[in-house]
Amino acid sequence: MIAEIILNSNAKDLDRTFDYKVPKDMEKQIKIGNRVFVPFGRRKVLEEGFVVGLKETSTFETKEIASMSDNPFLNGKRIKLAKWISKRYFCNLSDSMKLMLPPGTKTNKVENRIKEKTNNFVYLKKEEDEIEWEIENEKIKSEKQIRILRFLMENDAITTGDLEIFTDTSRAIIKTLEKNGYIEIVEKQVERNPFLYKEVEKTEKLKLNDEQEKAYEKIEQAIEKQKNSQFLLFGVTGSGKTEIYMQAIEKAISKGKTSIMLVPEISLTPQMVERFMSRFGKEKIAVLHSKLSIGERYDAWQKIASGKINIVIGARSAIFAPIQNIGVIIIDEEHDSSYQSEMTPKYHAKEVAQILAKENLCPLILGSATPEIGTFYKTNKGEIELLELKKRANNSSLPAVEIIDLREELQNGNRSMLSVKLQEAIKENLEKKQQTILFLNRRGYSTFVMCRDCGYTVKCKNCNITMTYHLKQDKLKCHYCGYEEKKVTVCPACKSTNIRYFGTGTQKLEQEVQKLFPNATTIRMDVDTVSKKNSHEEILNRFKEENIDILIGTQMVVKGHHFPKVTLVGVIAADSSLNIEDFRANERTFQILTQVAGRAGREKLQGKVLIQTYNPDSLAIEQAKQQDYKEFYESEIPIRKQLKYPPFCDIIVIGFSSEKEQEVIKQAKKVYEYLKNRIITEKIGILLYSPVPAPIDKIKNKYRWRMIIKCIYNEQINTLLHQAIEQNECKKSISQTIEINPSNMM
DNA sequence: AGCACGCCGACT
DNA sequence: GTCGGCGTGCTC
Repeated sequence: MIAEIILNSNAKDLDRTFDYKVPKDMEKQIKIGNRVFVPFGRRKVLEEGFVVGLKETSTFETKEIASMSDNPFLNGKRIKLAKWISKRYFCNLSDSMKLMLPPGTKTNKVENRIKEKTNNFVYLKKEEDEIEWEIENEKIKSEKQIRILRFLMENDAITTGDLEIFTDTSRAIIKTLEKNGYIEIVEKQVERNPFLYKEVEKTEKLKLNDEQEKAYEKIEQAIEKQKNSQFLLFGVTGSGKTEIYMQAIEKAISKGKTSIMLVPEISLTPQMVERFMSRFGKEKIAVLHSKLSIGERYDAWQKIASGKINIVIGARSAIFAPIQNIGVIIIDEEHDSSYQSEMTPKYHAKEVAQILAKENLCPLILGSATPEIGTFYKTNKGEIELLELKKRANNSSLPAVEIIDLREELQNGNRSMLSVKLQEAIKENLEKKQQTILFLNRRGYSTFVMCRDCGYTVKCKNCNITMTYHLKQDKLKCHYCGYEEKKVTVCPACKSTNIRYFGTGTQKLEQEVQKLFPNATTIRMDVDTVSKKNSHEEILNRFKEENIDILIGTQMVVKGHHFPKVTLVGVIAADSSLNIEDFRANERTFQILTQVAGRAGREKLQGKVLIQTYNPDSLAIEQAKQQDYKEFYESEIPIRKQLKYPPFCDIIVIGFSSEKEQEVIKQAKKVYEYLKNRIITEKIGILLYSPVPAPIDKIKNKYRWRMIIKCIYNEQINTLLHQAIEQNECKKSISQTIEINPSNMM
C-alpha cells in the first residue's frame, strides 16, 4: 500500500503530495488524515506529514513511513475541507491543515503527549523589557529561547500543563531560565477559567414575541428537516436575536445535534458566555477565544473532539473546532470584518461555515442589524431567507442624531477638534452626571509630521507611509511595521525648524478634552491601552463601575457592551473610513456610525448622537443619521452595480512583493501578459487592469505591486489564477498573493 | 524549508 | 592549497 503524504512545510516547492510505502503492520490502522513521520531527502530528522490519499502503486521509488501517531488528528472530511480552503484562498495545503490540528501540535518528531494539567504556574519575575534586554545583553541569541520568552510574555503566567506542549529541549531552556531567576515556578491554586468553579443559575427560555416566533419557526423547521438553508436574522440590538439563537441551539440539542456559534472576538465577553451557560449548563459548552493559553486551548479542543461538548462558542477560528454532527451554525454580527482572517490562510469564517453547513445538512443563521451588502442582496435573490425583527424588545427609542458640518466650524474660526455644539453637549452631560463616549477611529497623537517650509513629511524608513507621533513615549511610530524614531524638530530636508504636527488621534483628543473639561474624568481605549491581557474588559468595566465621565476610543468602544448611563455619543471625524480606497468605504462608514449611535441611550434615558464631518452630504453619513439600513442599501446598490463592485462583480487582487523593486515589476508584468493572452484566446469575460504599485507601495522594506481583475469569480477563474501562478515561476524572494474581494485593499 | 553540491574569491 | 560564502537544485 502507498500513502500520499503532505509534508508539514510552508515552502512553495513542497506544496504537493509525496508517495511513501506503508509498512505491513501499519496497513490496518492507516487512514486519510493520520499524522506520520517520514524520512525526506538528505535530512537527518524525520519530517512530519499527513496522509491525504491511499493507493496501491506509485510511479516513484518510494521510501517507507517511519512512524504514525495513535491520535488520528484529522480525517477524510477535514482533509477535504483543507483542500477546499487551499484552493479558494490560494494557500499551501499544509497551511490550511494547520487550522484544524490540535492546538500546540509539535512539529518535530517527538511524540506529542500532554499530561494531566496541574495548577502549577510559571510566572515572569521581571519587567518584560528588562528581560529582553538582559537576554540580548548576554548574547543568548537562540531562536528557541526568544520564542519561549515571547510565549511567557504573552501569557504572564502559564501552567505546567502548558509546559508539556514544549519539546524536551525547550523545557530544559525554561528550567535554565528559572535557575537564572528570569521566571519562577510556583505551586498555586489559581483558576484562570472564571467559569470552572462559578455557580451558574439555571435560566428558562423566554417567551418569544410574534416576530421572533415567526422567525424561530422557520429555523426550527430547517433544523428538524435537516435542510441546508441560510437565514438572515435582521434586527437591531435589543430586538431579541440572542434568544432566537438559544432556542435554535436547544432545538438542535433535542435532535441530538451540536451547534457552533461564532461571535466577533470583541463581543465574546464573560457576560455573554454566562448567558449561554446559565441556559445550557457549563459542562456542555466550550468557549474558544484568543486569550486562552495554548494549554487551555488544547484542553478545550480535546473536550470537543471527545464528543462531550454540544455547543461551541468562539471567534473566527472556532469554525474549525473538531465538533461532529452539527445541527445549526450561527454567525452573530455577520458583517463584522473580524470573520476574515488577516493571516495566511486568509479564510472567511462565513464561507467556511457555508461549506460546513452544506456538509452537515444544517441551517446557517446570520445575524446583524447592518448586514453586509452582499448578504442582503442574496436575500433579495432568494439565496438567503430574510427574517426580520423590527421591534426593539425593551421598547427603548432610537437616539436623536445630528450632523455637524466641520467646514462651517472652521469658517467660524473654531480650530478645535470639538465643535461648539459637541462641547456644549458634553458640558451639559457632565452637569447631569451622565456619561459620554467620544469616538475617533485613529490612534496616536498626530497622524503626520510635516515641514511647513518645504512640505517634507516624515515617513517610515521601511514603509512608504507617514509616521504617527505618540505623546506618551514622545516618539514617532510606524503603525505598519512598528518602527520607532525620535521626534523630529529640524527638517531633514531643508533644516527648517518650522515643523508642525498635523492630524489627530485619540491621544490628542484625550488631551484636548482634559484641557476643555479639567474636572471631568476620562479613560482612553485603543490598541495602545489594551495591549495587555484582559485590559479591554478592564477599561470598559472601569468606565461603567467607576462612573468615569468620558470614554475616548477607536472602534473598540463600538461593539457589544451595554452602558445604561451613556446618553451622549460624539463622533469626532466620520470621514476617516469614507476616504479609504475600498469599495466598502460607504458600507463601513454606515455600519460603524450606526453602531456608535446605538451606544447612546439604550435604556430609559433619551440618547443624543453628534456626528462631526467634512462631508455632511455623504449618503452613508446621512443614512446613518436616519439609522435606516434599507434606505442605505437601496442607495448603495446602484453604485456597486455601476462601478462593477461586489455583489455584482468580484475584485481579485494579485499582489507581488520583494525587496528588489525591478524584480517585482518584472514578475507582475509577466503574470499580466500571461493572463491577457489567456483571456483573449479563451474569450473569458474578465476585466484585467495592468500592474500598478499598491496604495502603500512599500512595507517592511518590501516593494509592493499589484494587479486588479474584475469579473464574476467562479471555478474557471480559480483554475486560471492557479495556473497563472504555477506557470510563471519566479524567484523565491518574490512573494505572490491572490485575494478575492480582500478586506484590506491597501 | 533544509541540505548538499559546486563555483569562486580570500587568506594562512 | 583549503576554507567558507551563497546560488542552484532536489526531495516520494
